[in-house]
Amino acid sequence: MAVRMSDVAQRAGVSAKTVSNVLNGYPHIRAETRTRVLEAIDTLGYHVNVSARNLRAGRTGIISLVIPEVTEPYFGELTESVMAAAETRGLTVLIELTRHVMDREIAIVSGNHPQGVDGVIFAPTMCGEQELRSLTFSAPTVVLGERMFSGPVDNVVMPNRAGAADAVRHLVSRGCRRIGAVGVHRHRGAGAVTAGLRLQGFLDAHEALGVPVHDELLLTTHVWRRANGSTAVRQLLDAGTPFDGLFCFNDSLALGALHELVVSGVPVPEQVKVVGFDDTDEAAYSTPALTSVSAGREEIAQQAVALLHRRISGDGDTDGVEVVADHQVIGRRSTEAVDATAAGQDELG
Amino acid sequence: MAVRMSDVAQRAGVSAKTVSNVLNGYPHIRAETRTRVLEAIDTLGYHVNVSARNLRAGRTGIISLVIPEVTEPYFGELTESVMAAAETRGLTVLIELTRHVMDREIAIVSGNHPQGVDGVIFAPTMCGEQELRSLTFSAPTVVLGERMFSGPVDNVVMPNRAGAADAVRHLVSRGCRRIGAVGVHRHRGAGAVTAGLRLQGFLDAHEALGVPVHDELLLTTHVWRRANGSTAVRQLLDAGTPFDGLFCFNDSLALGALHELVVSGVPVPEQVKVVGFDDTDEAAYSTPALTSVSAGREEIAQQAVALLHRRISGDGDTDGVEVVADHQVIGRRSTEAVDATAAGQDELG
DNA sequence: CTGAAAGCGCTAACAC
DNA sequence: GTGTTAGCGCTTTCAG
Repeated sequence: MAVRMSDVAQRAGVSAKTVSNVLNGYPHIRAETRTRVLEAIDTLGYHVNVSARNLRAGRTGIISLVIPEVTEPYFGELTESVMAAAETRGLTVLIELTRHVMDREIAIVSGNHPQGVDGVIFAPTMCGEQELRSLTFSAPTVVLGERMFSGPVDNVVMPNRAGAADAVRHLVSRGCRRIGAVGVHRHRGAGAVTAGLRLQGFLDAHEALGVPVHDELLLTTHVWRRANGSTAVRQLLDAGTPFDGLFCFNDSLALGALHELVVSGVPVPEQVKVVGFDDTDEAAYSTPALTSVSAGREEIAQQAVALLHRRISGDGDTDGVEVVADHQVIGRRSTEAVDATAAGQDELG
Repeated sequence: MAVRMSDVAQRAGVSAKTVSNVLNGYPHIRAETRTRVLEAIDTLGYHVNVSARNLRAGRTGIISLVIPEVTEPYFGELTESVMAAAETRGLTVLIELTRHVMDREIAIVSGNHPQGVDGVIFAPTMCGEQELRSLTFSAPTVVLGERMFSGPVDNVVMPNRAGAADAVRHLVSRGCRRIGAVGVHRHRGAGAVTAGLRLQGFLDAHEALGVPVHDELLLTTHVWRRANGSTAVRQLLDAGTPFDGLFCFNDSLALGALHELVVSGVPVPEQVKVVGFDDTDEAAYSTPALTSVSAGREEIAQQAVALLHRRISGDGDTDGVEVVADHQVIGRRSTEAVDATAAGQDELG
């Protein structure tokens, strides 16, 4: 730690600036000089002091990824995609967890970072449209979610509403008429966040198809983990509420629901069909495999990093840019009619 | 960004040092002065320049968590535990992903960080004992894993070997005699890493109990995700190799294995019993629920951060400290004999 | 209780 | 091709 650039310079018989030039790939350096410098760096075990470099440069090269948690598979996969995209651009990703606490979301995007950050990718789960509008963003920011505002903030729009509607269409086209929605939020401002948008899509499709919505099938669950999907189904079964399909607002909820159905002896997909959202890795490996709405996570990550990078570099448009990701329902066993394979499975003990 | 501490000072009618004192909680400041300073900070929208502070302080407050991936549930849960522990000590966690590439592991712990870090928590998956011994650690480091060396590096020891042995004892005591090991590595140096240690424990218990080990039941799988557990079982079944128990080297492998067994019509736990490792959240919600070895993840995270913090603060012992975590087999349906609940489940379609 | 000066390590601008 | 100078914004002396 005590070895400075000037130490390297002295040992190599050059000035500090030359060492700096070598480190930063400045082209016009004699090969022999470069070699001597690199040797000196190696023998002394020198590492640049990034704080000094950052101070001088006025940038840190750090972008903050503000997400609620990392154990939720969707956010884990998003994190890895964002990190990969950032790495190719020489950016470092700092994960900041909100743990689904609105005050943390607000504090962080308002500038309360533990380190200096050049930009922020923000996946809100608590802040609604109202809160977002009244926020003061302390750095270039890309918000992930449905469109919320124009202005100096870029937006990568997730097809929450359209995806949810397609999930319902998928279920209805396979005969479902009493479809449960698992993951509804009843928070203030929740209409603006993911849960609200997915519920909207759910209602949209019902309306468009002329299928009635049953209030007792709108299952409130603020946290979207397996346990909550499981509990929701348990409550439906205990109450004796009839249902023949479930649209779960993410895959974790859906897998929890699937588990509870199987344990309770409800055949899936024969009696109840289940669709999730996000198309995470685990959807393909559940039993039965889970039909899920793919919302273009990889594309979202790349677009978000690209937009942020552009804005950090000063090339961003003055007004916010809006990018919309594709979506698609990936059909699997949890919604497919029984066939030969299914029959085989039914014979299990 | 253009607003500096001196701007705040000017507006508040004090010197920069006083502003600094207010920000750093220096106690002897007149209340009225503090208020004026805080007001000025607020109206100007001032944020400290962390690069400058870090440069001056000679520390960054960043600790690096070096892990292979974050989507693997064990590492996701570890990440959240480490972040929580770091936050209480005012440390920022920088996640650095190795993606299971040895060169990346080596480069990172040798000092190739994108930002200055005060210390490193390193969970190796590729580096064996040999590589670790020959590494030059560029910062205070805590290695997570079985004991590997003494010296200026602290060690949080995971009960890999003992935990694996207990898993096998659990299976044998329930009647298993042909137990498969899923997740074996055949890498150079692999004997020193997690896979090798869990295999050792597997062999230990067989030897201690006088149960023969069958080579064809040692299933090589370098990546420990569901798909690989699934594939391993598929291969066993296709080859017609008889087996009545599986010890999977982590929960993801076990859940993949479970999936493949169920899909293939092999009753669990009646015909084959399955044990995983790590006791992640998802183990409790699989169908059937998964028996797993709990290796004290939360405790490991807290100890690792505490050790690192102590060493960063200069209070560390000269020699490496070694902490051993507890372990325990958490019994669930995947290894329990059929009872009323199980019978009910068997009646499913 | 507050202020003045010096310097952390690096690099942009310019001189040679 | 390489060296000199100056300053990024903060905080640690040490006065006052």
